[in-house]
Amino acid sequence: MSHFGRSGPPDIADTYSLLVLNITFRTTADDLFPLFDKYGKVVDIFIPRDRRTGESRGFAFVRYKYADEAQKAVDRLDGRVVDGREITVQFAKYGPKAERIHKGRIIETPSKSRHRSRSRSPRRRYRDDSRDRDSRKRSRSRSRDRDRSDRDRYRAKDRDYRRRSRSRSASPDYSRGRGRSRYDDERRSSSRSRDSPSPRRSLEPRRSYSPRKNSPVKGESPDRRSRDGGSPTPRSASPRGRAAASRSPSPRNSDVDVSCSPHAPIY
DNA sequence: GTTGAGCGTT
Repeated sequence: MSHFGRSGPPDIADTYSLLVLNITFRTTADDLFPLFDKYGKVVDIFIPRDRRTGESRGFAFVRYKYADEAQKAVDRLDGRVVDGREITVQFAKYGPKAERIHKGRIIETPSKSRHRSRSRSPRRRYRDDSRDRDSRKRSRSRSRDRDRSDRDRYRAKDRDYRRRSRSRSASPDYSRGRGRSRYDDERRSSSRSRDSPSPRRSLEPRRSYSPRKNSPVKGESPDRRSRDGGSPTPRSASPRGRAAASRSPSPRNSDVDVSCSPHAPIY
């Protein structure tokens, strides 16, 4: 039962691949087999997983022997809740049997079938610094587009989640089942004092900042040598405090001043 | 132990 994907594709002479999305990261082929096998003859099930971690990517390929059965499985299993997650079953678009499926049903063109325009692959597949850098340098317009898409994606995702929740009474009770108190962290931090005696903490227990000392200094970079050699502990609060201090007490800005300047009319 | 929006292996 676990031979799926072990010896590669057994016989894809007349098989139809179905793409199963939205499956849990722990779902295995053995879990999907009984579900899909009920609707037809499943030839093979393959779940691509990451080479580095070996974890499933969240989707699986189920190969059926007959197209009609695959179609039925898509119709019946699509939207089904498996392992607490609503899976999405659809014909595989890409793959060795893409053309075959093309004649089966994909011919309907995914214009407005289900999910709206889906991006290529926002999720980083493999780490390729050289190629990534090259691509970014080659076309900067693409980089800008990607940036925008990234932000848009976040909003779209949020909206999608809400919509999905209403569509099908999702089961958010899963979180409730495992009541975990986050206050444990606080408690643990209390006992942490014993773990790290922090000898240099005596220098400055991060009580308060000293604005009168480095405030008047301007143009120099005291956070470079002074911090490193002096007190490395308050380094964490350095950027924040410095930014706030620098931003707050500087009401005289060139840009804003021009607007309010009395000797700067609309001329 | 974690996330998530996606197209494949010996």
